[in-house]
Amino acid sequence: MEQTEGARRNPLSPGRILHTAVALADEGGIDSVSMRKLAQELGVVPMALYKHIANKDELLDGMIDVVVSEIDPPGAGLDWKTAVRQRILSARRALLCHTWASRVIESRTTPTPAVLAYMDSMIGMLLSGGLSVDLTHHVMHALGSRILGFSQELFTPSASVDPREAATAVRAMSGTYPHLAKVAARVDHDEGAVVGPGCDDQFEFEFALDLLLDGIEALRVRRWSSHSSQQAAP
Amino acid sequence: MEQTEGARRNPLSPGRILHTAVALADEGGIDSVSMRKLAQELGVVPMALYKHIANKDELLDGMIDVVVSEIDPPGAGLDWKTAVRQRILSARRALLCHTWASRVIESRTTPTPAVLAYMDSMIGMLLSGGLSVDLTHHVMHALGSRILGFSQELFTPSASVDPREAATAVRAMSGTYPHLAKVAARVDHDEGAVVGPGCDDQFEFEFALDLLLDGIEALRVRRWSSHSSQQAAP
DNA sequence: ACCTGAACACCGTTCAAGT
DNA sequence: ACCTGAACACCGTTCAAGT
Repeated sequence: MEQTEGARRNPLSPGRILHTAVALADEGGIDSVSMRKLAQELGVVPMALYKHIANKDELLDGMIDVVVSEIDPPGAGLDWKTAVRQRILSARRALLCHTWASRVIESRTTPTPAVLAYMDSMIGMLLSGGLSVDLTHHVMHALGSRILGFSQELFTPSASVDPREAATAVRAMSGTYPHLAKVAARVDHDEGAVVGPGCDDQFEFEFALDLLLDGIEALRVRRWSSHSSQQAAP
Repeated sequence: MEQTEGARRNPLSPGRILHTAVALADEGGIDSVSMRKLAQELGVVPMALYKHIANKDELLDGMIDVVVSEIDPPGAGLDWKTAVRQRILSARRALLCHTWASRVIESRTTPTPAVLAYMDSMIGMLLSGGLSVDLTHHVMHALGSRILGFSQELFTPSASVDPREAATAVRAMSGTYPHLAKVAARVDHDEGAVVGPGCDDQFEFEFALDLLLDGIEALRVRRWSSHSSQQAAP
């Protein structure tokens, strides 16, 4: 007949559910976000959530939009390359704050409205920077998930990597994977000497990003078009 | 006291389990590969699988290695760029044959021996092509999962996309996402006119790959080093 | 000693029973 | 009419009971 005190004081809403879900994922990883655990965190029965969100897919989409909304708006008065670079690095910051986000976005099959809006804005930056519609289209594909700050590494090194343990592993694999060991040994050496960037995630991300952006700028200057060239990037 | 006829005729083995699991995933998607369904497909009780594979993680690792083993060996007598390009396109072919593979690889946290061997071989190709150890290291990061043929698109377009339906969607979103609609409309137009590549996955993949490889070749020629430059890719 | 069926601890979601 | 607890159909894996 009457709602419980807890519910009246703090009524459920899509916003509160989403906020709690994001906090839960930030703290305990995405696996700790189940409809059951989320309901428990909110002090309600699991089925109560279904009054505010249709299903778990909608919950995940909402969580993505929370992260995407943390991306800074585009800066004004900058050349296209600087502006795009800044925005992508901002997206990367947002993504790094929520370690679960990239995995969740990858698992989705259709983009959320916030992601579409972000992509639309990014396309606008490219077009107003002087890129043709044709080039812009291919550039969006070439940047791909990197637009949202994805590092696109094959294996993200697990957080708990003891340097001494890693060095031992490198020595052990030098027989089986000689080339890999050679590169890994060099990175170790660099880190010890503090001479240059050994294996800094941020450096690697910017290295790849700049490689692409510089190549794209060259195509823009050359008025490259997919219609007029046999090769993609001569 | 005696094994069943089925089991005696076709005894379980890690190889047979893996082969069946890959076939099952190829046919019905990765979700149809559960220990229970896999056992059913093999005509055994679920627990029988655990005699040959430790757990589901080991099964997934084994499935990955099956796909990776389908990648062609490196071609001989080619310059590094052509050789690397060919090999990555071969990896992409293997990956496209098994639509579940990229998702499964992404979900793993540690690389399998076959993946390590492939990466080791790829590093060897770069080093013997004249790239420094330093540059090779950053190049491996920059290529990232693209080395295995990942397209790194933000959203892989679902297989069932009706062109007419897509055109309607583009017109509908032109108000909310004007820039996106502009690019999408251009792609539609191109496809109709058969003038150039509208949105061919293979073209987009090669476009991005060549953008990176050409940029890398330029760095090699310039003897670029992460120690001697402030900017990653000047 | 060995194999295996039942059981455990989960999951997202449905549905009918109770107020 | 509405809310919700039990139930359904799964999942990977454990474990003890039976042969």
